[in-house]
Formats: sequence, structure tokens, C-alpha cells
Amino acid sequence: MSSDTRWLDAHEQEIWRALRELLWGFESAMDRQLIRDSELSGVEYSVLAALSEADDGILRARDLARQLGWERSRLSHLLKRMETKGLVARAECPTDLRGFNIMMTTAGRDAIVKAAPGHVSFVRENVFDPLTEEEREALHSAAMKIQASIREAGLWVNPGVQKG
Amino acid sequence: MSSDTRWLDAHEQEIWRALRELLWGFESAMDRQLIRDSELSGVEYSVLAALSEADDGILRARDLARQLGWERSRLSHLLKRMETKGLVARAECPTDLRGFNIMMTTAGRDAIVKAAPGHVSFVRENVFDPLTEEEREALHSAAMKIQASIREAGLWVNPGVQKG
DNA sequence: GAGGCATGATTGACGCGTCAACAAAAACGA
DNA sequence: TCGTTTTTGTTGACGCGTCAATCATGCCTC
Repeated sequence: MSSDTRWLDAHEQEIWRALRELLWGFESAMDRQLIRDSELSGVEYSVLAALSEADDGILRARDLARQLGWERSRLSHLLKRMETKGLVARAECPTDLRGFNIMMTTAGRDAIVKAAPGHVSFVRENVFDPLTEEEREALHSAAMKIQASIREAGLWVNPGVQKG
Repeated sequence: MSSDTRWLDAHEQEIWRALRELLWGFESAMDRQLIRDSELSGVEYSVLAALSEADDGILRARDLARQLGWERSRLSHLLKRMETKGLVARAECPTDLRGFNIMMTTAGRDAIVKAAPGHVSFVRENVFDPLTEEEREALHSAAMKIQASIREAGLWVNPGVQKG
């Protein structure tokens, strides 16, 4: 089982290295830009973006977690921090005593409105602009294929949440 | 400054979504495989891999950090944890009283020898096998271009360590 | 060789994520 | 209806990374 390992050749190692560096550094770079130009971290931005897509800026914690593909506990921890910052507020859910409705506060909306243009520019300037049309499409299909493969191997996050 | 933002169209959003999911999920999937099939986390694997490329399995903490592109404090925290697990050992550096030599222990070598085949298989099966040759090359150049762009924007990790 | 700056490494506080345990409420089934 | 199971959400412990502060040592220059 280990003697027939197909190791990477030099060229494959180069590709792998470039990809690994990107996978490892991209997210933190995005966070850095966000924190520098607004008062929001990447995850906070995600939460507020999801909320602002909802009708009233209100979503049940359950649905928020599902939409983001996160564990409930992760969301819970983050919401606690965001609540103390005044970005979101909790309210009991009238139809289900277990549930909580999460709503964006005015400060939360202000923050994401302020952060959005810079965030989009970051993506545009660093992901789309530097690539050719072919590279964009290849990147797209490659990303989907890799994800599908990992999912098939049962190693993707939240294996249960793969409904389209 | 915000009114001329070039927002993403529907197709671009699809690409961005796929890429973001990959960037967000790949690393944790790799970690999951590693932890499942060995006793090593992803970062521990990186440290041991770097050490095993050195002559005697010994590297100064400074060089280890440089090679991995990490902050010293990050390495320090991790080494403390790895030392308690018996994966590495510290020894004072004879030529520089400030420095420390980090060496792999027998347990450390055993662990990475055990982990390596599964790790390589993960990469091979989920990154290389699912892609066409064209996609591989496009992925390679796209990753490099995106990284270069972020670096130019001054947002890449460790802006100082960009000597190639 | 004494002052001053650079380098190497550690520490502590804090944000963040995972995991396992938990409590309360809902849904289900006989 | 009563008991079991599922769902929802929180909490605490712990691993992990960043940042700022700290400290000792090396280096460099006058």
C-alpha cells in the first residue's frame, strides 16, 4: 500500500507548490485587505453578506449556518463576538423556542456597505484581471473537479451538506 | 471611490464561488486525511518534511521558519507542542547563543514516513488525476499570476520573504 | 569597547475553528 | 399520550495563528 505510491515528479511538484502557496496565502491576504480597509474580518463579512441577501436582513441561525456551510458551534462563537461588537443582534424565534433569529444592526449594515467595494476590487484585480479568459475557465473547471473529487473521497467539510 | 466599482457578473460570481469554496475547503480536507491516516496535522507534516530535507534532519529554527515562510512566533508555538509530543527536539546552537537547532526525533521520522504515502496519494488523486493536462497547466499559471498580483499589492504574507 | 541597532527566539493575549458534551424543545411513533 | 429520537443552539477545552512586547545575543561603528 505504500510501495506503489506514485510520487510527484519535478514538474508536478512545481505545480503543487504554486497551488499550495495560493491555497495557503490567499485567504489571509483577503482578510488582510478587508481588515485594513474596513472594520470587518473575512468571516464577519461572510455572515453579513449572507444576512444582507435575506429579505429583512434576518435569518435563523440554523439557516445561516447551512447557507455558509458552517458548523453551528462555529457560527455561535462568531455571533457572540459579533454581538459584542454590535454588528448583529439575536432575537428569539417566535415559531420555534429553540431557535434564534439573527439580524444585522445598523452598524453591521454600515460596515458591510463600507467594505464591499474594496472586497470586490480585491477579487477583480487579483483573480480576474491577471488571468486570460482561458485561464479563468480552466480555473473554474479545475476548482469544481478538485472539489468533486475530494467530496467523493468523503473528505470534504460537512459531507452531509452537499445539496445543490 | 465606491461608485465605480466593477461588480462581478453572474458568470464571474460562479467562478469566484467555486474558487472560494476550494480555497476554503481544500486545506481542511488535506488536514482531515492526514489526521485520519497518521498522527500528524498538516502543519506538523510541513515541519517534519522540511526537516527531513535537511542533511541531518536538523535545522536552525530561523532557517526552518524562513523555509516555511512562517513567522518565528508561529513556529515557536508549534514546536513547543510538537516537542511535548516527542516529534522534535531542541538543542542549543553552538555557534550562536541566541539560536536553537531543531531536530527530528525517531518518533518524528516514523510519523512522517508513515504519513507521506497517503499525503502524496491525496494530492495525486484529488489534484492531478481529475484534471486534464491543459487544466493542470492553466491552474499552474493561474496560481502563480494570482499570487504575483497579490504580492504586488503588498498583501501577501511576509512581504519581505519574496526572494526567488 | 561602548553605545546603538539588528537578529533570534519566547511569551501572553486574543481571535478563530473543531470537537465533544450538554440542555431544551420539537417531532415522531407506538 | 408517553417515551424516544432529532433538531437547535450553547459552552468549554484545546489546537492553531497573529500581533505586540520582551529579552538576550550578535554586530557595527565611532
